[in-house]
Amino acid sequence: MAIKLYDSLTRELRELHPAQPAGVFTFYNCGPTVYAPAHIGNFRTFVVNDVLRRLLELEFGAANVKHVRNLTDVDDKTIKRARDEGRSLTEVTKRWTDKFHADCAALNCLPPHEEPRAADPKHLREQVNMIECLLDKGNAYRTADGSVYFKVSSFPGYGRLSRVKERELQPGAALKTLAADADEKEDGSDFALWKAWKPDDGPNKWPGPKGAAEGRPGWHIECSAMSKSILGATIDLHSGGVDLLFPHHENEIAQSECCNGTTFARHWYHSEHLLVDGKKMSKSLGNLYTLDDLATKGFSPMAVRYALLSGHPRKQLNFTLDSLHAAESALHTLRAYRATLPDAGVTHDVFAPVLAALQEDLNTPAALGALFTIVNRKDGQADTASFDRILLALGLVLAPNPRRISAPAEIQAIADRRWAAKLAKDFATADALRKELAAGGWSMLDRKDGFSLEPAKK
RNA sequence: GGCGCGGUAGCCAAGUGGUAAGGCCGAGGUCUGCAAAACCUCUAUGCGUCGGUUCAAUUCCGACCCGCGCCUCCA
Repeated sequence: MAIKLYDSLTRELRELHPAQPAGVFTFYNCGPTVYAPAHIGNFRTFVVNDVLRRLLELEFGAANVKHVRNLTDVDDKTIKRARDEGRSLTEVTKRWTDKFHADCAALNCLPPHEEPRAADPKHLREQVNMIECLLDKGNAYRTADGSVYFKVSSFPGYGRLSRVKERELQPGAALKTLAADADEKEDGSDFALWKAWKPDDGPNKWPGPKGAAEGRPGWHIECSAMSKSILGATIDLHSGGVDLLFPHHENEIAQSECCNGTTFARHWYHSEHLLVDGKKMSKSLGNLYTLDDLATKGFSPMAVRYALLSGHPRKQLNFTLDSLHAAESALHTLRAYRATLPDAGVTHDVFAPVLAALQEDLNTPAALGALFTIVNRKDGQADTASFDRILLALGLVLAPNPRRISAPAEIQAIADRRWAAKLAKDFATADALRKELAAGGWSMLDRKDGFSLEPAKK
């Protein structure tokens, strides 16, 4: 069964296939800028793309999917961060790259097959080459300060993805743009391919394209150059968050297609934003969460993953702390269900409807709904092997008991005394000690042969 | 102002031209000395508002109201 996925360019559901029948399916996903910890909105995109990656591997075979996700490690924000902290650019980007990798691992996102960095010397050369290609073909021009801009009017296809020609700039936005760039650009919609060095950039500069000054690449060129280098001039699928649709992806198309003379991406996919308490996350609203923020509140990364999958990827998803509680409970239900399953023996796959929901435009909430429908049926048709297969497709890991932590000695002592009282059938004492434990923030779970302690639920 | 998305039970959230998946929470029950867990049952005559098309609309069309996002370097 084929995967159907919405294509942002044609605005319809289209089946995913590699360009060459039985060839490798090439998948490029725009990655993070590594200057700070990624927030859960960023991770919504990466988790959604991770499910897509897993689905592609099921469809075409793991060996026939090549997944690339870049790291933006040179831009205004990374350079500013390095300057503010008095560190080198690589120190800063290395630190946040490591953090990003740790967070991805916690969320059980598969690492991409390649993860190119914009500031990698090899890739910097490729970016410079592409800029020179665009200069040669007349799609770009140099300015007096040694920067290079893409000439939007030279590419008739510009705006096809975002339909930008139908847009009208808001007066305020237009004025702001003019103030910032009027001195250099020929046209307000032209964008930077190469930015000449400025004192604020500190030591961060590289040899530019011919005829241009030392400096650094513009943001968009990295994806065009690196995807070409690793995946070829035409890629099968390109994805990212909706906010990248314009101008980032529009600009990538312009650069790549003008230089390469061929289709850049055969299929475009954009996941919608995560909202927190009904609003876009922002520092000023105080609703921006990182994985660590949520861990501090006692939520597991797997609950975050589940919550991020609980809404359709192409719809804004309202993320709340309540939705995380719901996710923890849902995962617990799945964990308990798994314990009831036989190890193997079932030949047909009862969980096929879950996969079918994913194949129909990556409908993760419908998939989770289908999963629970089957779980609730308890018809004896499932086994752990089939259940684990579907969990693997969703990337869900049911940790044995993620919340259990060992109790302090004094709590243990009280618990021991209560257990003894219970065995002696001194229930008055036992109940009093249970209250004492509760007052200390712990609850005691009795079993036939002993007990365990858990932090009391809030 | 332009472009786009959405408004479904207390919360989150699928979905369909023929009468509403699922999760969470909540309620009742079984079982446990109690508690927890587990299991069972229940929880929208209704899908923003008003019109229209239709035998039939939450689902199609129109208008309106409300919310959200983007509009040059934010996933």
